[in-house]
Amino acid sequence: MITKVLIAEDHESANISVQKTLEELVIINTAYAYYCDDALNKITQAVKAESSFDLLITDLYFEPDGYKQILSGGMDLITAVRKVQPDLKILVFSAENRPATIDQLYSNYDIDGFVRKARHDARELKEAINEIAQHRRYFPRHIKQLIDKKNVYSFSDFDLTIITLLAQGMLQKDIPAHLQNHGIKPSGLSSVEKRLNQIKDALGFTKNEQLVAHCKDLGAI
Amino acid sequence: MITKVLIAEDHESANISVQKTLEELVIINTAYAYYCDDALNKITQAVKAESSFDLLITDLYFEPDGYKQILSGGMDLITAVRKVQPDLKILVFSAENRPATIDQLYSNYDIDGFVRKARHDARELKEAINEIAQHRRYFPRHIKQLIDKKNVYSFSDFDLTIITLLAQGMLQKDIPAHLQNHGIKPSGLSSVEKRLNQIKDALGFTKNEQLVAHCKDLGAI
DNA sequence: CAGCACTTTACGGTTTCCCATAAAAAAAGG
DNA sequence: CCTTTTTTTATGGGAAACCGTAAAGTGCTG
Repeated sequence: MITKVLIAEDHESANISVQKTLEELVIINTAYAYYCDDALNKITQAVKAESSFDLLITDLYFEPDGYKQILSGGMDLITAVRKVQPDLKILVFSAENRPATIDQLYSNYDIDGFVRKARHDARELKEAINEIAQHRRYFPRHIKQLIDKKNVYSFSDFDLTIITLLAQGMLQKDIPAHLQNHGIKPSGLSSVEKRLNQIKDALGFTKNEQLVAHCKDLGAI
Repeated sequence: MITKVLIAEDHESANISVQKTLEELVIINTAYAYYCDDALNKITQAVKAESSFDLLITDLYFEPDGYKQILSGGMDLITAVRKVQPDLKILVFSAENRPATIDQLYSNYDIDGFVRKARHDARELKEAINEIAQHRRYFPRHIKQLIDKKNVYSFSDFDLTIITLLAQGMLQKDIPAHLQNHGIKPSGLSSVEKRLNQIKDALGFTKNEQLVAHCKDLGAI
């Protein structure tokens, strides 16, 4: 049963609508944080006072506004919270739609649910909370589709290193030297070329610009 | 005095919070549209019934979801609405933060106010509505700052056409033919090269890959 | 219409990228 | 330890991109 919820969300309006959605689920014991640091603080205090939260609903991106913050965003917050209260359920509520990021939330951050800020988000929020209350993870169908789509090609660290360097403006011919300096092997120019060709071939691309655009869309770089 | 308001917003949660904000301003005669076409329709009907709206609060971007729509977004909606009811006040409520776009809304679309979905957006929404009720335009300070910031390069349609083609994998040398086929001029290869060089120079870039990555980050392509 | 300023296009040389092939190195297997 | 296989690196020719300059085109003005 979920009775005590913390909302971490910098947008006042989004915060309001989550609050209202919770009201409709008859969850009245709610707290609000407009900064990640404050959210972590509230969770820590609640644990100390032995009245810990059951659920954290958090955004991913918090806009800086002059007040110095230690935690830079939702991902940081999740990592920090896990250390304080490992059993806290976490539901991410964000406009994020890049498959790689959402996938990462499930696999690496082990969150309990993800609801994208989109057309029927309020309804989905209710469904998600109900699912999580029954100790199930919430995995909307269209999110699953997004993640599955991503599997057209899985980039290795080596791939992403090369593509990132290209996206930063490094000349292809200068990449081998950079790889050597960082102890990455293989480092030969031919190896770089070969790798890029294999990726582009697998994705049906012809030019590096296309590959960079694709990785940006995926949020891989 | 503003008494009758239409909210055009596809996100259910955002719609809810706007509604709640209006309630707090004791504006109870509100209607909701989750699609631009529906919004235009409601406005047209209201004009016909001689009970027209005083204010339209609209988002800029509406996500397609299968239902075919004529109007593709907030800008289209504003243009269409002006023809039906020129005196309707228009307040844009969007996460848009690109100075060029916001500037365009004021100068070309002649909107009455803009509130960015951000930290204190609900409070700003109230302020904006109060200002507009007194026939003033609402121009928050930080928005002005954004527009004044000139450290952002503003891409022309021509620029974006070229960059988009590159991002789609077209060879630079094949772009002139494509431009000619689409009646875009200039179309010479040298003009394309010159333009790309000017952009890259202005942004301190050296390679096309870098430029594509930057445009993807900006959401310009 | 001539003159001028400016834009667009055309062209040639250089660099970088692309691609195929071969040599060298490393890994695998007996 | 030697052979086989695979991976990595080196090399060279050709295509594309890059860069400067000259020519052609366009628009404005007197």
